[in-house]
Amino acid sequence: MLRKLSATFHDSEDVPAVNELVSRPASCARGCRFFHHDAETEPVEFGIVIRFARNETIYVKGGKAFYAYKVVEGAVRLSRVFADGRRQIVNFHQPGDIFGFETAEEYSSTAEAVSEVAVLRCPRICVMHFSSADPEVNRRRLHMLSRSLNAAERHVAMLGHQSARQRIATFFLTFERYEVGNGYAVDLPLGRQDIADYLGLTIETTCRAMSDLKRRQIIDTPTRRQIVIRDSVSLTAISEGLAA
Amino acid sequence: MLRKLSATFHDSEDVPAVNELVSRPASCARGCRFFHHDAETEPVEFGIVIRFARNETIYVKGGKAFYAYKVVEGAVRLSRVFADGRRQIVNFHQPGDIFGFETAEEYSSTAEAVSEVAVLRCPRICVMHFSSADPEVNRRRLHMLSRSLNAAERHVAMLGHQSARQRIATFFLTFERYEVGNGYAVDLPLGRQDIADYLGLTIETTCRAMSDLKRRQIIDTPTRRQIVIRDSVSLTAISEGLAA
DNA sequence: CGGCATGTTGAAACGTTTCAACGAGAGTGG
DNA sequence: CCACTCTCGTTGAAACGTTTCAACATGCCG
Repeated sequence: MLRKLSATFHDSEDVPAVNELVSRPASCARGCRFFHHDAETEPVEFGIVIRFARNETIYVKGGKAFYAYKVVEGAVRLSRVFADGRRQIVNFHQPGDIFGFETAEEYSSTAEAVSEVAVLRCPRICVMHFSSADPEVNRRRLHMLSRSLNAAERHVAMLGHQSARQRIATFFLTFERYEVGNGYAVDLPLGRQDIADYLGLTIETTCRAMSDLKRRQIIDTPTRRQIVIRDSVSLTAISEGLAA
Repeated sequence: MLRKLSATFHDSEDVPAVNELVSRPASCARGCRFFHHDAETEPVEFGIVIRFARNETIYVKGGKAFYAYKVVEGAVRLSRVFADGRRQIVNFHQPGDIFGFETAEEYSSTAEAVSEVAVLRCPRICVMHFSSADPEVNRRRLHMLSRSLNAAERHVAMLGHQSARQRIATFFLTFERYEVGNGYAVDLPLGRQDIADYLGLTIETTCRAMSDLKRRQIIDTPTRRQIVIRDSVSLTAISEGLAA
């Protein structure tokens, strides 16, 4: 079915001389134009902020992993594309999340901007430097990896045994939700195709499952990118397989 | 369908006083009865060897993660069980692999012995101690986590978009194989149900896919736990979706 | 207002699951 | 050594859910 996939490579000219960074790791803090810190923050705290347009590529699978990133604004998807053009999204990242740091030498997935995105970018070698200097940073780094692994295992569990409706329900329940008049609203940072690729379904099945939940008044879809959970009890029951 | 699942908890009485270890982390090397080391080894190198019988539980999901383990002999499965009794195996571990170390505080999955198993067990706090003392151990620890994450992402990709036959082909190709007269033999450390639970399929579908490959002379199944790859070109093509 | 990407729905084809029955192999005791 | 039993693996046929292909609707941006 060979869907068209955006493959715009972000050719940012503000990439610093990497060789220089490699040879002089301690100097990496010099060029800092941004400092980001919060209580439960992760090891990427220094770096420069870069913006990506919707569907722009941040890095590609297999590329040398020079940088680690932290989402400042917007959402990022990590995916793998197959020979037949189909795509599996392995993870999403939202503000505060670190990515590009999971692997050793090369990026294990491709990272793309789901929407307009701002990321904090820091050379990995720089993070490593901080990490070995500060046990606390190192601890956070391990913690972050653990969380990613745990998320990946939950994803495996979902794809391995849940039906389309269950996946949709589970998916919606993982997002932050805020109270509105008639339930809890969720702002989806992504479109149907991305949801489908994350859940291992086709876009049509995804739509149908959503329409079905809507028909049964469990959810509402006021706009394309927003859903309202009207009956979170039912939604949870469906998610856990306790109801159809 | 509520399958019967072994839930024998291994009540080993040789568990040392954990509190003691927690309060005196440096002392953990004292009781060493075993030392295991090889060139590409991972951080778990000290500890005692414990044996588990087939289907015995090594630890349960949600339990306090006191120990890290290294497989010495046999195979270990990491799984999550759902409300409906179905099970998703998230990972297998074979000799040399480390497990029980992925998570922060609690075990994220249940670990069970697939066959007769010998593991090297080391208190995590002890590994942490080595890890913070020796940057090289720390590096290996991070490397190991990365590998697990990468494996989990490949697993996600498989469950997300591969057909039953593709999954079986992919699965067989991940094992070590050795040359035999009519192809390459693979010793499966696990039974059909375990394979099915790993691939997110039913045992029947797993069987049928195997029978199909056998009928087409791509593989052979001389015994239940052994398969012979006769046509690895076709098997690879099937795995990658380039052939049905 | 067009034009294009994105989302939705329908009907048939397809693959996997389910339920049921049967076969094969390993271990035990006569 | 055979018969027995129990687990594990295999096969068949119908039911089920997802995908496919096609058409159409909606929203967005120039």
